[in-house]
Amino acid sequence: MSKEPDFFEKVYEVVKLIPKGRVTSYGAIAKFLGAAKSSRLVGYAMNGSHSLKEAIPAHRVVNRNGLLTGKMHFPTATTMQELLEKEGVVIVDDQIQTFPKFYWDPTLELL
DNA sequence: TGGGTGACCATAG
DNA sequence: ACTATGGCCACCC
Repeated sequence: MSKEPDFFEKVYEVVKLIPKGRVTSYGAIAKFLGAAKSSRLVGYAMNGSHSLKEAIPAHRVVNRNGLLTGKMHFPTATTMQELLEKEGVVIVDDQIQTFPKFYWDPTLELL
C-alpha cells in the first residue's frame, strides 16, 4: 500500500531534472529531499538505477569535492568522464574543474 | 525479522 | 595541511 514514492524514486526524479552540462552533489539532492543526513542513500539509490529501464544521468552526480567517485560503478572507468566532457564539463584527473561553475543546486534552481 | 550495505558528509586529532 | 573515524538512514538478502 505504498502511496508515496520511494526515496530512490525521488532521487531519480531530481537527477533526471539536472540540466545538461551541469552537475550536482549527493548531499545537495539529499538536502533537497529533506534528508541531508542520508546523503549516502542518494549514492546508494544510484546503485539501484541500473535496474531502471530509464536512463538516469548519474554521471551528472558527483561528490561534494566535485570528484567522480561513482565512476567506478560505470561500465568503464572513463564512461562518466566521457559523458560529462561531452556535455561541456571540464574534468581533469577525474575531478571537475571550476566545480562551483558547473554546480547545479536543486534547492536553489528548483525551489 | 534482523543485520549489513553504501557512488557521502562533517568533525576531530 | 592531511588522515582517520563516526553517523546516518532507506533498501536488499
